[in-house]
Amino acid sequence: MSIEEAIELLKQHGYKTTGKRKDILAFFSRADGYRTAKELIRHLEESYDGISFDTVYRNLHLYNDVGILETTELNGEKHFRFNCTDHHHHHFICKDCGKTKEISVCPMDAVQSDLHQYEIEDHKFEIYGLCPACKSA
Amino acid sequence: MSIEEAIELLKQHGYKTTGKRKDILAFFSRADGYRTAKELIRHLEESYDGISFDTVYRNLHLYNDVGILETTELNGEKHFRFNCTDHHHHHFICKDCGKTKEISVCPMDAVQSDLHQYEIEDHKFEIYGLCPACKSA
DNA sequence: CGCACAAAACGTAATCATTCTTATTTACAT
DNA sequence: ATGTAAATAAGAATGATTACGTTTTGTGCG
Repeated sequence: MSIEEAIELLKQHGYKTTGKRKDILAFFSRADGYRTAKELIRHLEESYDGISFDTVYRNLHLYNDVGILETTELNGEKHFRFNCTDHHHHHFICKDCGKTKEISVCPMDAVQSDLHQYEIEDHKFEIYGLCPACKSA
Repeated sequence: MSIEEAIELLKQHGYKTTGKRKDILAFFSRADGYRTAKELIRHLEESYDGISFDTVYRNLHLYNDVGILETTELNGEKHFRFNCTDHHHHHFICKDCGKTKEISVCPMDAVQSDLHQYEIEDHKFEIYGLCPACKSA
């Protein structure tokens, strides 16, 4: 997902393109991993004085809804990152820096037989730890 | 994990066995799935007038620390269930009733090769949806 | 049994992330 | 340029969780 694609997506859904929205996209574009609402707020405060929580959360949810961001929950806080739209996969997530690494295997194929009468809506497979950079630091 | 095993575990760690602690164990023994702190508080309020949040959360964390309970995060709320100590496995979790079904496959075996230099600390594999009972209801 | 002491529980306030509300401002199609 | 729906501000409200000073209660030991 690139910034241009994201803006295009917003337009397609009839949403406006504001400076703050572009800045939020730029933030996640640079981020390369999961970030919290708080981190985003801190970043936006540098450029915008008196940025409101509401603006941040509203746009995070909007971006999640239209598929620009994906989200996960960690330590009671929601974390967001640019959506990997291309194909289904999972992530290793660094506990220190939030950066992610793509994991190719998805266990769902092997699972179906266990859950005959069950209605599967969603699944989560994440690996947590330290990335090479944070490990050696 | 049985109530007796749990009490034994507490004693081994030098923790006292109080009426409330036994009631909490009984609650999870009967629960058969993930429950929230709120649900537990509601249950305890029936027997104990003026039960304190502190008591509930302190004991939930204690139980988690000594391995009586395991925990997962769902919709911004922590959920707890009796720990399945016997062997490593994962769960299907019903979004309606919180009941779980054991999933035999663990994807970690197939993953190691992707993460050479990474330090793996933990992982999570959960499937969400509706159990047969809630599906037909 | 009863005492002493540490652990547990109380009651409540504080905190943290997130959501809601109302009024005002802004982007963008016409 | 203007009207209008969307976006934002500012801060209060909410919901889950944690923290704190005080009081109560298990439990080991004489």
